[in-house]
Parts: sequence; C-alpha cells; structure tokens
Amino acid sequence: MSPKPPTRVELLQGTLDLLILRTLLAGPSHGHAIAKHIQRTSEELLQVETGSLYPALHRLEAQGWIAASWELSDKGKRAKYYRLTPRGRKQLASEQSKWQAFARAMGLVLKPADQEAE
Amino acid sequence: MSPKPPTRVELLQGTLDLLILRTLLAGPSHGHAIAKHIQRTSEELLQVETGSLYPALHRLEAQGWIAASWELSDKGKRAKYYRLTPRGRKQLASEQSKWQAFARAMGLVLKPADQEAE
DNA sequence: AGGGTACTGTAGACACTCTACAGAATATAT
DNA sequence: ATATATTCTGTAGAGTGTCTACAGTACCCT
Repeated sequence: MSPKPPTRVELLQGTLDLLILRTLLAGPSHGHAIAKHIQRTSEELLQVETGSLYPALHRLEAQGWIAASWELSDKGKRAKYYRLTPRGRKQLASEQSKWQAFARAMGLVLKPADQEAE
Repeated sequence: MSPKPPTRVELLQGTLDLLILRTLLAGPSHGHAIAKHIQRTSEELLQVETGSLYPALHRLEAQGWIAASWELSDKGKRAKYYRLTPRGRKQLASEQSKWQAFARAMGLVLKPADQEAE
C-alpha cells in the first residue's frame, strides 16, 4: 500500500562518484544528506546504499577531490561535512563530459533504427 | 598522427548485454561482427574487448536470450552466429527501458542547476 | 524503557569489464 | 614454402565498484 512503488534502478558502476561530486557543487554536505539529495533529485529513481556511499566518500577524499570536517547538522547531530576541492571540480567536469559522451554513444547504438540500411 | 584520436569511453558495467541484444535485433551476427558494429555505430566511442565480448555472449546464451549456430562468415571463415530468441526480445525491451530510466535519472541530478533554490 | 530517527561505518559477496595471452584457419606475398 | 596479416573464438586473472547485511553512537519522544 505504499503510495509510490518507485521502481528503483541500480547504479551503474562508476556513476556514484559523479553523482556525489555533482551534489557537492551546490555546497558542502554530509553523507546522509548527499544520499537523500540524490534520491530526491532523481525522483526516487536512484537510491544510494550506505555500503556504497561511505566507501565512495572515503575514496573521493583519498583522491583529494573532496575534503571533510566534522560539524553539526541541521538536526543537531554530529556529521562529517564534505566540500569540493579545486581538484574535485576538475574531476567533476571530466567525469561529467565522460558521462555525456557515453550516454550519447549508447543513444547512437540504441537509436530507433528500423532503417538499418540507408 | 592518427586521423582521429577517438577518445574511447569505458563501458559502464551492465551495458554490454544491452548493446549486444540491440545489435542482434537487426539480424543474426557473430561475435567479431557484433563488436565491430557497436564500435562503428557509436562513432568509435565504444570499443568492446574480446575479454568482455565472449564471456558476455556465453552468458546471454546461458540465459536463453540468444541462440547460436556455426556458419560461414562473409569472409568465408567459420563463425558462431547468434540470434535473438523470443525471451531475448523481452529482455532487450526490459533493459532498454531500464537504461532510459537510468539515463533520465542521471540527467535530473546533473542538470545545469545554478538555481539550486527555487 | 522503548522505539524511532539521524548519522557513520565495515565485511564480504557478487558481477562485469579489462589486459594479456593463446590458438586455429585462411589469404597474400615473396 | 615460409612469413605475415586478418578473421575469428576463447580463457585466466586482476581490478573496480555496487550491493546486502551487520554494527554502533547519539539524540528525541512518549
């Protein structure tokens, strides 16, 4: 009886980093909030599991693309806020254009076709 | 000095099956030709390595989505021709709509934004 | 005290692509 | 005939990244 069975889609490998970096472009945020933002923005289509989220954040931090500091969240709980570093912005731009190229390539192969000849 | 440095994009996990099934929608074909078709159709953006291709074909066959038979290729070599089964067509439709939903979701999160508020 | 929510985290399974290697069969050239 | 290129199929193993499942802290509310 859930109001919307949202038909979730699994993340394709390599896309989570991009989603996180893109989310942080709007300003610093913490893991829990990042996951919710992605979920909400994608109209509940994408859901990030904690087992993917936190390793990804640590990975991105180790790469120097994001930096962390403990602060207090809106709800008054301790939370690790991440922000984009300059190198992170470059990485975001790179991954975003890679994604666009890939999505375009997929579109080319998947195109309606019918007229295979021509 | 290559005429076009094609800037290849790595395949995202889970997309190869879809590309293969889509290629076979145009008619039976063998591994080597399938890979070339994907590469050409994607304007050289996507390249399928043999280490990905053949395991994928065997996987799809084991699932009953494609069926194989040995025949002779255009060039007169023995080649294993694959064709889409009825179940394969359903699978193709399913994976295609999944991809479209995913691509749309990515677009929602990556959208120009700027106006985060509103 | 009990349950809910917000928040971070780890371990291990699993799936899929990649690089690198290997081999057969045919054609072409020298 | 021997070499070389092309067409075609295949395997082994590494690497990567997502998932499920589990674990724990802290605060709030009744």
